[in-house]
Amino acid sequence: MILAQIENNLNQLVENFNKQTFIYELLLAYNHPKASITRLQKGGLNLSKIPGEIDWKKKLFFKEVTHEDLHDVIDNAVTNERIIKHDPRFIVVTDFETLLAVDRKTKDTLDIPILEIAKHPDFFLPWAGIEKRQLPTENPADVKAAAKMAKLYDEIRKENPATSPDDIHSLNVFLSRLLFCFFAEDTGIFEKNLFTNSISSHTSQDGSDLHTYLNTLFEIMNTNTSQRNNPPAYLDAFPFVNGGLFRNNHPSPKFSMKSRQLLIECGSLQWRDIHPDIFGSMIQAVVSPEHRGGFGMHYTSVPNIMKVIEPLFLNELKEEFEAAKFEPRRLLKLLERLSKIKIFDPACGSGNFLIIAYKELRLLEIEILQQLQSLQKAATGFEPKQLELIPKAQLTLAAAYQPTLFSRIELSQFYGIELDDFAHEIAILSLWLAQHQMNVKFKEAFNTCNPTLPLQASGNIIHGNATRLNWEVVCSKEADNYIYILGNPPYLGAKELDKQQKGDMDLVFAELGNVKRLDYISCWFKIASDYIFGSEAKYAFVSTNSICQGEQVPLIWPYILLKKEEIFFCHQPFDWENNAKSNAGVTCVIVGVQNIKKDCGKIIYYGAISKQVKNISPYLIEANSIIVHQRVNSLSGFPKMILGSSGFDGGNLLLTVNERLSLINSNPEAEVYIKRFMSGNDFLYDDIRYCLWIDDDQLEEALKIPYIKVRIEKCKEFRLKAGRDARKAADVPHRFFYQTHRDSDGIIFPKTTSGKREYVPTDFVKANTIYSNAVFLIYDADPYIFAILSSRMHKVWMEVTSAKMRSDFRYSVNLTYNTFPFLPITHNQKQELERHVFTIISERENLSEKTLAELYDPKNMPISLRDAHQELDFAIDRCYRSKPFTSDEERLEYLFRLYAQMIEEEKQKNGEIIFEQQNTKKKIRNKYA
DNA sequence: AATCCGACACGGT
DNA sequence: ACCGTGTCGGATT
Repeated sequence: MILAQIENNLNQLVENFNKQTFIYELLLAYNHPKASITRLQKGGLNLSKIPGEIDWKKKLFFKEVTHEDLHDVIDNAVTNERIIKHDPRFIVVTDFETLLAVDRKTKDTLDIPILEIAKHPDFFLPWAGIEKRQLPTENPADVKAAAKMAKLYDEIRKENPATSPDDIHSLNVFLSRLLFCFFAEDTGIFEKNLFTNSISSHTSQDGSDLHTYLNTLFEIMNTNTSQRNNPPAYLDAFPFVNGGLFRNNHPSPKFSMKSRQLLIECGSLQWRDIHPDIFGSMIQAVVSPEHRGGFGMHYTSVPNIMKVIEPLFLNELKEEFEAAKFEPRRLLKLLERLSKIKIFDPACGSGNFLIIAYKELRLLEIEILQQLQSLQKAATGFEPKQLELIPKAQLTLAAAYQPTLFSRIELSQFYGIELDDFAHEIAILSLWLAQHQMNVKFKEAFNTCNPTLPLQASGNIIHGNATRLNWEVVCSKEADNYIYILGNPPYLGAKELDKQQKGDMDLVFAELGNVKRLDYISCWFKIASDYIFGSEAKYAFVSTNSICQGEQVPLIWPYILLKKEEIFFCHQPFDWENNAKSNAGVTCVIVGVQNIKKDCGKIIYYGAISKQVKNISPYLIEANSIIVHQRVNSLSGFPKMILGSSGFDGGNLLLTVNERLSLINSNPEAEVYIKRFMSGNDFLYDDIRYCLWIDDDQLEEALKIPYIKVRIEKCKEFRLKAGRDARKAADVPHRFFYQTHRDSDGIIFPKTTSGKREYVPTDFVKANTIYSNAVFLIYDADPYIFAILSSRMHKVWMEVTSAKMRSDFRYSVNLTYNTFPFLPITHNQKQELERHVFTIISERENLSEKTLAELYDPKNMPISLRDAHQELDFAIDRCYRSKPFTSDEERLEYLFRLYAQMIEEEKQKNGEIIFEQQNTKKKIRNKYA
C-alpha cells in the first residue's frame, strides 16, 4: 500500500518535473515530514556548505552535476570521507537527465533516466522505514493487487464523489464484488479471464456504459441459471454465484476511460496467489486514505494470530488427533467436533483471525480424513479409489468407517463483529476466497470437494459496535457447541477515547461504577467474561499489556476472577510487530480465559519458551491470583513518598546552562531566582539545567529583570491555551504549578527506569535543587529507606506492580511503594542496612567521574558496586527470613504472600472502616462483594 | 534499532 | 483543591 502511494507521488513528481525542487519532492514522496523538508530546503539540516549539494545526516548525500562524468562523481563519493562522514543512507547524483544512486547499506545501485524514477519506487523505500529485505514477507501478489486497487479506487472516487453513508456502503460492496470476480476468473471459479475479457470486449472504451453493464452482470450472477430470462450467451456464461454477494441492489459507480482501463489491468494480476488474510488488511487501507500512510499498522501478523489460536483450541485438537490416530471411531468423533466449533472474533477487522482459524481447521480436517483413508487401506488392503468399486457388504468393519469426502467445516461457524463497514464486507469476501482456496487443497488431496458455487452462506460477520451489541445474539450458545472467542480488539488508553467510546465504556461497565481509567480493550474482556460465564466457551485476545499491569489490574481482574474464571494461558509482553511501515509503539500480551477447570495445566509463554504452571496471576506471572490495590499510605509504615514539582510552563521557566550564564551576566541580581532543576534524565546523566524559582514576595523585584519578565509572560500565554489545570495557574505564571520542593534532606527515586538495569539508581537529594515530576522524593527519610529502594526485593515488586512503558518501568507510589510489604526491623538491622548504603555511596564516589547511568549500565556495572549491591540484597533478604532466596520468582511468591497477610492483619487491627478508606476502589469492591 | 524520559490530561480523593 | 497515573508515545542516539 505504501508502495502504491509512493508510486503515485513519484508520478506526480515526474509530471510536474522541476529541477530546483526535484530532490525535495523525492524526499517528500517517501513520506518524510514536510517540516523537515522545509528546514532542509532552507538549509537548516544541510551539513554541506557547497552549493548544489545536500548532506542530510543518515539520510542523503545529493549532488547536482553539470560538467563531470556522473559515474566518476558517484564512484568517488562512495569512498570520499567528507561525504560519508555523516553516514548517508543514499548517495544520489544527477545531471537531471540521468540519475545515479547508491544504497550504502545494501550496496544496491540505480542508474536510470531521471524521468523514469516512478518505475523504481522500491529503491528508496528505506527512507519510508521499509527495508527491502522485508518485502518478500509481504507477498508481492498482495502488494501489487492492493496497489492497483488503490489506483482504481482513487479513479472511481473522482467520478463518483460518494457522500452519504449509503453511497459509501454501495461503493464498499461494489469493490468487494469486483475483487470476487477478479479472484474467481483467476482461480477456476469462473472460466479463465471470463470477467475481464467480457468487459474489454463488450463495453465501450470510454467507460460510459461500463456501470450499466456491470449492473446487468451482477444481476445475472444473482440469478439461478434456470430462471434467467434468455440473456445473451456472453452474459449467460457467468455462473450463479449467490451467497448474498450480489443479492442487494447496489448501483455500480460510473467509469471513465482511465478507470475502465485500470479495471482491466487489475484483472490481469495474479489473484490466485493472494493471501486473503493479509490482503484484506491491505485492501482495507485502500478506502481510508487516512490509513494509507501508516497502512496496516494495526493488523495482526500471522505469527501473532497463531499465538492465539494454538493454545486456545488448535493444540488441543491436534493432540486429540495424535491420540486418536489409530482409532477410527475417535477420529470420526473428532471430525464431528470440528463441525461444532464456533469461532467468534468480536473485533474482526477484515477477518484475519477468522481466516487463519478457518484454514487451520480445514487443514486439520484433511489430515484426519487422510488418516482415516490410510487406516482403511491397512484394514482392507484396498486403495481408497478401489474401495468405491467394492460392494459395501464385502468390507471389513474398519472399512465401514469410510468417511464421506466432503468438508464438515462451514463458513457459518465463523462469527465476527466489525465497526468498519468496508472491513466487514472484506471479511465476508475473504472468507469465501479462503474457502475456495481450501476447497482446491481438499481436491488435491481427495480429488473431490464441496463445490464452491453457488456460494454458501458466508461467515456471520455483523457490521456494528461490539461494545453495544449482544454477543449472544450474534453468536448463539448451543449446548453442544465449542465456542472460542478471539481477536485483537482496539487499544485506546483511557484518555484517548472519544465521546462515543467513553459512552461505550460507561454502558459496558455500568454495573461496576467508575472504571474510567481502564483501557478501551477492557470492554472486550468484560463482555467476553460475561459471555463465557458458566459455559465451556473460552476466549483469548491480543491485548495491550497495560491491562495486566499497574492500576488496571485491580479495576478489571477482580470482576473476572469472581466469576470463577481463570487465565489458562498467556504470552508475556512482546513488542507489537507486523510488516507495517512503523510498528505501533506498544507492548502486547495475549491472555486466554476460561471457567475454572480443576487439574488443567496452565501455560505461560515467554517468547518461544513455554512453562506449565499451576496458576497464572492477572499480572501474568506464576503466582497466586493476589491483586495489589492502590493505597495512599505505606503498608509497611514507610515515610511518605511524593512526586517532584511540575511546571506546566511550556518550558518557559526552565533555563539551560548558557541561558543562565547570559542572564546572570546581564543581571547579576537574578541569581537568587535561579535553582538547579533535575528531571530523571538530569539525575541519571549529570546533565545540568536550571529553573526560575520565584517566591510570591520576590515577584515584584524579579519582574524588573526584562528576561525574567518575558519568560513569565510566555508561561502565562502557554497556560492560557493549555488544559484544565494549567489554565487555573495562568494568573501565577511565575510559579511552578505543583510545588513539592522542600529545603531538606531526602531520597530521590526515578519515575522511569530502564527495565534492563539490575538495580534502580537511587540517590540523596542535592541542596537547592528543584526536582521535576520525573522523580519521586522522600524527605527526611532514614537512610535504610534508600537500602530498601535499592534492593532486588523492591525491584521485583516494582516489576509486577508498577506500570510499564515499552520495556521500561513507570514507578508508582500508590501501587508499588505504598504496597511494598516489609516487616518491622530492629535498630541493629537498620544500622546494618545503613552501613551497606554507605558502602554503595562510597563505591559510587570512587568512580565519581561516571554518571549514574554509566555506573548502573547492566553490561558495564563496576564489580565493586555490584558487590556492594549484592551484600545489601543479602541483608534485605535476611529482614524477611533467614533462609536465602534463590530466585526472583521465590522472592515474588514470598512478597505476595506477605502482602496478603499484612493486608489481612491490618484489616483485623483497624477494622473494616479504615480498610475501606484505604481501599481506593471501595465502590467497586462493594460491587464485587 | 535500542534507549530512555517530558509534558500534560484527566480521573480520583 | 490537590495529586497520581499513563501515554497502539516521541525524540535521540
